[in-house]
Amino acid sequence: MNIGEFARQGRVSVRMLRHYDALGLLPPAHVEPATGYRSYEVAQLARLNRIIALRDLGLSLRQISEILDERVDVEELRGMLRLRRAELAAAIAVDTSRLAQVEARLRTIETEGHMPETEVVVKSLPPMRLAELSAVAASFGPDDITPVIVPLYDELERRLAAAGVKATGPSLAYYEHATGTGGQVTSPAVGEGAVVVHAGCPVDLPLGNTLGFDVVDVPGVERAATVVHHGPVDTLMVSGQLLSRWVDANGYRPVGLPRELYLACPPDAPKEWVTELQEPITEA
Amino acid sequence: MNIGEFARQGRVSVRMLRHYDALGLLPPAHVEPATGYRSYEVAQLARLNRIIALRDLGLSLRQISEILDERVDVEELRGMLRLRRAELAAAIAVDTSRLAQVEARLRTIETEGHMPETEVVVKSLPPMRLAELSAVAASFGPDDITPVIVPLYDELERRLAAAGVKATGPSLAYYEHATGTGGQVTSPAVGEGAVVVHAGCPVDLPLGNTLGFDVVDVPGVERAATVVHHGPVDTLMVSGQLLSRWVDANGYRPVGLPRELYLACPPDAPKEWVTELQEPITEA
DNA sequence: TTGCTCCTCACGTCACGTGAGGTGGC
DNA sequence: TTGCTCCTCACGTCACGTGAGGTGGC
Repeated sequence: MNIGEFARQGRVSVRMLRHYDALGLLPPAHVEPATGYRSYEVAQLARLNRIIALRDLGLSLRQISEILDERVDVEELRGMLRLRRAELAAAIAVDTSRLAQVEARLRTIETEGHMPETEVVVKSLPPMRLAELSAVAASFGPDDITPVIVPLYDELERRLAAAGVKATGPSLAYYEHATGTGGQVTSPAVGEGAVVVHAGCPVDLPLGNTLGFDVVDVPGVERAATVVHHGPVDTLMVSGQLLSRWVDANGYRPVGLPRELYLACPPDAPKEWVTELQEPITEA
Repeated sequence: MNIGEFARQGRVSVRMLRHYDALGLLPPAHVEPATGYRSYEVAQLARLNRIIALRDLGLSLRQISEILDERVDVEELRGMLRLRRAELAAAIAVDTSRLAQVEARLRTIETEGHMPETEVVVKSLPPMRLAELSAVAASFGPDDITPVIVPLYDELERRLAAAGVKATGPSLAYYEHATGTGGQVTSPAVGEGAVVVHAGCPVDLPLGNTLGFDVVDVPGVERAATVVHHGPVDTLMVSGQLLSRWVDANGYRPVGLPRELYLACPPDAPKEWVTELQEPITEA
């Protein structure tokens, strides 16, 4: 059989047969030295079929040649298949989640006529060491937070300067519910709905409180939903709402402490502030 | 911000940012002419996040740059997302089926301690024009088939030779249940379980019966499970059983006429015959 | 002076598809 | 002579990872 016939019988392309020949995976039974013409025997269909069957499992040609040439023992073979099984399960999970996101986009387009210009992105957050001051605010509303957090940062800045310490990156604030799950009660005299506001700056100092502020470690987070907010801090709630709705709509659940990373905060241009809102999440 | 900081904030690699710059997808706000150093602005995080969000849907960078630079209108955007949705659904279906096959292999290894050396492969079968003779056999067992099919092929060969006709490829036999679904009753005097045996050779002739044999079209089949059998025809049943079990175990159902393609049949070496068994299938 | 960060090529990945340019047998 | 099949390069695909080899600022 010449290469064309063999390809037709095996329902593969001629190019594939040449490729398998080049890899040594399925060399032709005979090659005419004068012309280079390949010729195959019917019996080689069996090997071709094995190759195709294993390829259809999604194994690589390198793996297939190792299996067919018996360079792997049963135990290794089992390992390869288990790995493949895990890869497939992971790929299915990823694609299923992607499919849900694509469908959410399609729904957004139907109702709003365009794509959102602000994107929520899921990422991991690194652990950080912060110098911080904290205080209690009556609620999570901006009207209660702002009068608490602004003096905290002013004071922190003053104390850092006094101690001769420089921040190693953008400031990070985070919030704990003063009562309820997840947060420890810092002050006993706070009402329901109150939050502890932590105003922090990343520093390179030992843990403790020896310079007039706390030095603490904020743990890293495996998965957090984030949005970048542009504009003055009193409009942060808009992005906050967006973020909450997104978390809800995409089958996640908030877990842990919400954070704000102050990426850009020119003191004299509050409209040009850039803040990243970070909400640690887990599958609902 | 230099490229390193920007990459850290955006949780992406420096290489990716350079890549996006090279594609024109996210050029830095400023490039120092002397050194080539890139610098980014915080505001560019928004665009980076949009890129990441769209990439997480599985869109290509080319598509993303078309979307972000508004070179597609809403209708095209919807089309892209619908296409993506279809691709994802297809990918999930493929991977789900692969996963089932991998699990089947693992079970085989557990019980038999090795991989099967004969593979069942699913492929499409092309339509063929055959010159054929047919007759009824009492059952599908080899003891009933062989005494029917051998003289059929002998006779067919004689008549083809007499008509000066040459086969254009390997012979194909196919089988119909003489009674029951899917087959028309050819002879009224046959019992339950009888099969009509069609012995055919591919030819290049007009349809009809003018030369002492029927010229018919066997339709193509979209999906058939196939095995290549090596050895004498009286051992065909072994591979036949394997094929049936495979079809059953992999969530398929036989549909249409089973076939045998005689790939190699040296007349004086029955042990070296190579036959492909073909079973048209559909999802069960 | 020693790290650290930045830069530009440029190869490698994976399994082929798709020409380009040419040849042998009917 | 005209199709048909075969051959060997070799580029393109896709989104980067990973060196190699070198430079600027603290």
